[in-house]
Amino acid sequence: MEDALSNIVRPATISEVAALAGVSTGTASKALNGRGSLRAETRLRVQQAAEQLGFVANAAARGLQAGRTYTVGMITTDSIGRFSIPLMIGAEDALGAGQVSVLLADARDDPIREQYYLRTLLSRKVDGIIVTGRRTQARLPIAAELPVPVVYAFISSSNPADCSVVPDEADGARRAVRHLLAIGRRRIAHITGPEHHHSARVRAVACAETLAAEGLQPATTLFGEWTEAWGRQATGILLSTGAEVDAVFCGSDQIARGVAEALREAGRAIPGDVALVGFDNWDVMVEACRPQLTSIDMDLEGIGRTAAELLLSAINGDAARGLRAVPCRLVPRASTAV
Amino acid sequence: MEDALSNIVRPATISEVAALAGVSTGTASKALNGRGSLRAETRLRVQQAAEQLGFVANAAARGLQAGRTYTVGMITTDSIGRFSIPLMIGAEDALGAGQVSVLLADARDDPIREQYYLRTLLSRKVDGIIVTGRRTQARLPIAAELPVPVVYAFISSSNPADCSVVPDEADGARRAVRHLLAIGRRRIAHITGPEHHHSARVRAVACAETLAAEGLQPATTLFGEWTEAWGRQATGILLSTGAEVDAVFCGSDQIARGVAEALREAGRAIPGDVALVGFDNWDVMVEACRPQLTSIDMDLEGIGRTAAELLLSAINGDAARGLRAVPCRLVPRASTAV
DNA sequence: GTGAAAGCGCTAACAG
DNA sequence: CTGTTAGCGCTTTCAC
Repeated sequence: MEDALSNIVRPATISEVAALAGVSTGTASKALNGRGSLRAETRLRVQQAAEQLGFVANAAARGLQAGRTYTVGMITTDSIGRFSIPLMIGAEDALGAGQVSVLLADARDDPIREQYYLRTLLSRKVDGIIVTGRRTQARLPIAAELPVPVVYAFISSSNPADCSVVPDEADGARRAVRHLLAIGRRRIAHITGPEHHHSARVRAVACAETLAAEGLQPATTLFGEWTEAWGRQATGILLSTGAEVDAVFCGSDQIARGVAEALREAGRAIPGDVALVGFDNWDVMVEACRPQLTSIDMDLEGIGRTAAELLLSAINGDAARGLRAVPCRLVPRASTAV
Repeated sequence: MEDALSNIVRPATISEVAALAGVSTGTASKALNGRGSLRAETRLRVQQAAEQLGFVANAAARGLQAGRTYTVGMITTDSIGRFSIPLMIGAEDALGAGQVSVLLADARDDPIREQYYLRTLLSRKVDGIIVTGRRTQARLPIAAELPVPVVYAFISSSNPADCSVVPDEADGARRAVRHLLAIGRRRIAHITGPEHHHSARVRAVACAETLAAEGLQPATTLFGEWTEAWGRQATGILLSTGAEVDAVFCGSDQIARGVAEALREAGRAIPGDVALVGFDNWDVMVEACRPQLTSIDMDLEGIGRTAAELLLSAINGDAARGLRAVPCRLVPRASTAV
């Protein structure tokens, strides 16, 4: 069969298969799809003819007739990037298993492009649409009403009735802080991204609340950028204030790595003097960090998979609504090893 | 129009549009596609009807009739990853401009899955296929003969007749070395990935040749892993041999970053004592490196774009064959600033 | 158990 | 200038 497939140049149609097998197209169709009741011998003959010709059914024709294309659109509102990849992989995983193909559309933060792609996906009669984005913050629905179900992944829709799957970032922050508390740290600083950034705010709030629940408060909270440079700079600030912190929870692995470097250069041992937790569990960062970095994993692949599964359910008539927050996972490494 | 689009629930067909406009479907089709000659008033009436109903032509029906789907398949042989993203963005860019959609298939290094996806793409009657992969090394053709054109991007096909677009890694290595020579360095070491890795070998050979052309030879060449840890370790080796190198050309930005750290910790100034060039121009790495890292950019987006353009040409009957090596670009930064 | 015929939505060819 | 017809490739009644 593989040989047959490898050598198709002009693809065969079902009527050619039927002709070769000496049956009608209707019969060939039944034989190939295991429908109706046929003599076993006939069925076999058709199958052999199909193989011989390297027959592959035309999905367009099939979809036209079935009113279903077994295709879903995946539209990334901002560019395809580091966060989209695991989401796509997860979604692709769940969909591929269901024989569904993915049409990719990269809207690049451009609303015009987004509408254009939406239209394209609709014209291609996708069975459903997954909307993803780089930020977890809620966004306006991609359209008011659509003929196909839509699931938002990572990003969420501002319409609470829409189906969205997001990471539970507050949960992630709580896990980070509890972990630090569990290893006996009490003076915990938080260094994170820009205050206007949704994720930074959510994580900072959850961090403070978790500490408050223990009668503590953050040693400091520093908002800045999602960069290593900011991590280094913030550490400088932290150390210069003389605040004797024994742990830092960072809003991202990049920040954490900057912090790790600055601490090391200042002669503070990690985790001996200061324990360190990052956020994202980005392999490149956590592994290169010295020592290797304990981090919070948002399970992006799981979010992608869940979104795809919800979409498949919706396509099958069982639509879920509302927001689903997927819990995070703490991945302990040397930076908090006691 | 946007409003209309946002409110489609049951998509309209062209015959409904025709009915509303009081014309036949044939006329409606012409009006909507700007074909044939119609009275301006009629054309307008049809267009208004289409807008009113939020009509979007069914691509499957159109494709069925046209024998062309305006869709191409993009199959990543290994998993979607850091290298695939820019490739995809570039390809998507060139294709999107040509109104062509991308069907995504992630074969994950699994030949079975690959054949399965190939079959899916074929059944969907894609107009062409782009094959990408994480390694530049040649791979066996995805199939012997196919009814649609195929272009390999980044990865190349072992069949020289196939159309492949790859980075000219030797060119990249030459640029790196020449740059170091240009700023007066003579004792240049090369630290890179595993010797069995195609890219590592090609770059190392080009590095040695470029030096040889100047009557020099590499101070040392160290093969290892594509990691920061290896960069640090290799630097240790380098320093312990007492070889007084004044520059290091690294096989990747990650390695370079490890080298940078180890040099700094050993008290060597960059670029004062040792100049440093990386490979990949991976933003996260080059920017976080201290000092910021001069690197070689393989122009992955350009490769994706070129591959897509070649594919479009091939689809239009003008098929290119053979290997195309896209030159690299040196991006100078502080690590080689004189 | 099998064949014939209709039709999915659209476009193209040909009449009128 | 506009309508009618046929047909893209497939599945699905419904006869036989």
